[in-house]
Amino acid sequence: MRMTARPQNVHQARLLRLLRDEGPRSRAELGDVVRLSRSKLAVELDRLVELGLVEGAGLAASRGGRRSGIVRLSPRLRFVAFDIGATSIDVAVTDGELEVLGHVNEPCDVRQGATVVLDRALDLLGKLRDQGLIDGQVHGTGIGVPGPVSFRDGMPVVPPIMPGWDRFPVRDAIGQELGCPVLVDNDVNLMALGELTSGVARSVDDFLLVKIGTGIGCGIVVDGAIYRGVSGSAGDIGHIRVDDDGPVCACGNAGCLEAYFGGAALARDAAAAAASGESAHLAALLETHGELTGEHVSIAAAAGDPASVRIIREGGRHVGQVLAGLVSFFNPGLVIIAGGVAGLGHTLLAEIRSVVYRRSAPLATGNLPIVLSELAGAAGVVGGARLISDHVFSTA
Amino acid sequence: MRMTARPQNVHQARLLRLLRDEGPRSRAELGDVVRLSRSKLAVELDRLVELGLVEGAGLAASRGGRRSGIVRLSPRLRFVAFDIGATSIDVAVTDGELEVLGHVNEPCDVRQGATVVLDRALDLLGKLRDQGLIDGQVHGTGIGVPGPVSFRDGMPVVPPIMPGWDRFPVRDAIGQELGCPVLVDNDVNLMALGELTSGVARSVDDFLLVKIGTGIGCGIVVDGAIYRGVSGSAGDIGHIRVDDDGPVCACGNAGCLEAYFGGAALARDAAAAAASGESAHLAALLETHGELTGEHVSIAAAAGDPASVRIIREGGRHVGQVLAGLVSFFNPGLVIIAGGVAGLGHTLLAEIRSVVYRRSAPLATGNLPIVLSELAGAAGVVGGARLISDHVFSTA
DNA sequence: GGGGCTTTGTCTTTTGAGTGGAAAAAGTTC
DNA sequence: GAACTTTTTCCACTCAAAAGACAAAGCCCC
Repeated sequence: MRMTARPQNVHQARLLRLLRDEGPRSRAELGDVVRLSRSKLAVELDRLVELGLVEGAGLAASRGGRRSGIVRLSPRLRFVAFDIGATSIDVAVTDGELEVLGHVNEPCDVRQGATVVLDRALDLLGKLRDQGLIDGQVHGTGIGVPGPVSFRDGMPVVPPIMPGWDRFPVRDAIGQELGCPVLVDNDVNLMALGELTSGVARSVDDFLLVKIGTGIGCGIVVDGAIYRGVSGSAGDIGHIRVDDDGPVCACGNAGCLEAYFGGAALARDAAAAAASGESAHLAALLETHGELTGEHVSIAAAAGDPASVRIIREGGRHVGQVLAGLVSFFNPGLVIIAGGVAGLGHTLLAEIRSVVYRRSAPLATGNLPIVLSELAGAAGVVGGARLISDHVFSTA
Repeated sequence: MRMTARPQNVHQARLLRLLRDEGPRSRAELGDVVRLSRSKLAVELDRLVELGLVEGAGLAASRGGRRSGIVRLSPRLRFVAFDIGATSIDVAVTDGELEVLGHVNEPCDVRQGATVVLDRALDLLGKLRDQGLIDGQVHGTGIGVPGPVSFRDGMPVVPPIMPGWDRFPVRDAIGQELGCPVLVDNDVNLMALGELTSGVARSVDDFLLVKIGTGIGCGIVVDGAIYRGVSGSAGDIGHIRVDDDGPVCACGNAGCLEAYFGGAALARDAAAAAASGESAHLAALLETHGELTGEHVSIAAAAGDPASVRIIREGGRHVGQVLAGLVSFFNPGLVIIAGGVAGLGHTLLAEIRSVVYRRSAPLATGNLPIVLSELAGAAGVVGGARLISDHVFSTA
C-alpha cells in the first residue's frame, strides 16, 4: 500500500499549515508571508505538488503586473474524526482545510466496550465513504474518547465511565484498519482544539474550555497547544471540591462539582423538583418520558419553569465557584462553556460570569471573555481533524 | 562601554546552557552529546573562547586514547539576582554555572517605594562587589518582586502590597544602572525556577511551587518554563475560595485561602489562642515580643504547643483543599511547598498530603510527590540568576 | 621501550541548502 | 503599441555543516 505523503522539511510543513489555516493563496502572496527566497519557495511548492499534497488552482487577479498562480491544498486530502461520547458517536470527514464535508451522529452507549463501539464508528465512516466523500486515501484520523488517555500510547487509561476500554490500543487498532496515522485524545481536549481551529478561540493562545455534560471536564490550551499534564489527566475538574457538606458523589467524596451539576446530579434535582410538587412542568415531563435528564431541565427552563431555572442557576453558581479559582490560577485569555447544557444558554452563562467576575483576581478577569461554544456538536470532530492534521503537516 | 558578550547562534547558546547545567566537560564528551561534526564543534567552541564566555581547563582523563581538552564557562561570568520580598531584600552574585558566590539578606519594607528599596538593593550589591566577588562585568541581573509583573514591560502592575511600585520601570532603571540585561518577574515564579535549577525539581518539567508567606502564591512551570498567563497574573491563588462562610479577607470576599492561612490570618489565630487561654505558650511569646507572627506559631508548635499545632493543621487542611483542585486541574509531576511557613515542616506537609491524596483525581496523584522546598531562602535568587542566564545564553 | 591500536584535534574537501541577480513571460496603463 | 510592473524561472554564487584525511597524543601488551 502506498504510504500517505508527508512534508519533507519544515518549510513544506509550514506551507501546508499556512494553506490549511488561510486557504488558497497565490505563490506571490506566500512569498510575502514566508521568509524564503522566490526560488526556494518555488522548489518547495513544486515538491509539494509532486507529493500530491498541493495543486495549482488557476491564476490570481493581477496586482499590477503578471498574474500569479494560485496554489491550494489538494482537494482530495481527507481527514477523519471520531468523537466517541458517553452516549453517542460522531464521525466526520473533512478536507485538508478542515472543512467538514460530512458528519453523522448516532446514539451509542460507550459502555458496550471498545470493539463494539469502534466497529460502529467504522460502520458510520463506511456510510460517509458510500456518499462518495472519500475518493482515495484517508490522510489521518483523530479520535476523542470520554475519559483520560495516555496520548503517547494512544489508549484510554483507567477511564471511569468506559468499562472494557482500559488500555485498549485504540490508536493502533484504528491505524491498522484505516492505514493512516491516528491520534487519540480526551474528547474535551479535542473540543478545545476545535474551538481553536474554527470557533471562538481562533485568535487566543491560552484558554480553557469547560464541558458540562455527563461529566464535567476542562480542556487546557497553553500557547496554542493542548496541555495534558504529566500523566494525561490534566483538566479533570469534575471532582474538585465545592463544599464539604455537599451531596455525595459517585467518586466517594462529598461536595464534588459533578455531584452538584453533572448529568446525574441534574437528573436527581429534576426528579426531586417533580416529586416535591415544586415543578408541575418537570412532573409532566417525567410522566411522558418515564425519566428526567439534563435536557428536560433545559426544555423546562426555556419554557419558563421556575424550578428548572433555579436548578440551572445553582449549578452555574457552583461551576462559577470552581472556575473562579481556575481563572485566578491559570489567567486564561478566554473561557468557553460547552457541552449538552450549553443549550441552557444565557441563564447559565450569566450565573457563571457573575461568580467568576466577583471571585477571581481582578488582573485575571480584567479582559476575560466567558462565552458559549460556537461549534456545539461539531467542536469535537473539528478538533479531531485538527489534531491529526497538525501531526501529518509536520516533519516525521 | 563594552557590550556584554552573547552567543552568536543556536549552537553556541546550546553549548553554553549545557556547560551551565552539566558543568565543565571535555570537548570529546560535548561531541557525543550535541549533534554536530567534530570540526563544527571545534569552531563554535573556539568562537566562544574568543568571546570570553568559555575557556579551556586542562586535559580530561584518557578514554583509551589521546586525552581530550576540558572546557568550562569562564569563571569570570557573573549573574546578579535581587529578590525583593514583602519585608526583606536578598541580593546574590553567582558564577556562570549559577553557583551562589555571595548572598546577603536585609530586612526592608517594600512599602517604602521603588526608588528607596532598589537603592538599598544596589547598596547591598555594592557590598558584595567590595568583597571582590565581581572582578569585571555583570553579565545579567534577575529581579523578583512580591506582586504581579508585566514580564514584557519589566515592571510591576497594580501590585496590592507594593504602594509606589505600580508601573515603575524596574527593568529599565536597573539595566541603566548596571549596564547589563535585566529581567523582572514575580518572586514566586523565581522560586520555582530556583527549584528547577538546583532544587527538588531538577528533573521535572511540569510542576507547581506553592509559597506560603505574607501572601500565598503559586509558581507554574510548564515544559521547563514559567507559565505566566495572558496578563502575567497566573498563579495568584491567595484569593481562591475555600468556603463561603469563612473569615473575611482583605480583598473584600469571605473565605479566601489567605484569610485562612496567610501571614495576617496566622497572626490573628495565634493572638486568639493566646487571649483565650488556649495556649499559654503563645501567650508567653506575646508577652515577650509584643506581637505574634507566623514564625511564633512555628516556634510554639516545634516546642509542642497543642494550639499551634492545631492552627498549622487547620491551615494545612485549607491549603490542601485548594491544592487538591489545582492538582486535578493541572496534573503536575511535583508539588513544592515553600515560604516562611515551610519551617512549620512535616506537620504542615502531612496535613497537605493527606487532603490532596484523598481529594485529587487518582490518576493525577498516582505518582505525585509533595515536598518541602530544598533551597529555602536561596530559591528566589537562584531563580533570578537562572531567569537572566536563560536569556543571556540564548540568541538575540 | 617499542609496535599496534584507539582517541582526539586540525585541516581540507565535499555537499547541499539557500540567496540574489538577470532575463523571460505575462499584464497593465496610457 | 510603447513603457512600466509583476511574476516566474534559471543560474551562478555564498555559506554552513558534514565528511574525510591526517597527524598528534595516549593506552596496552609484550
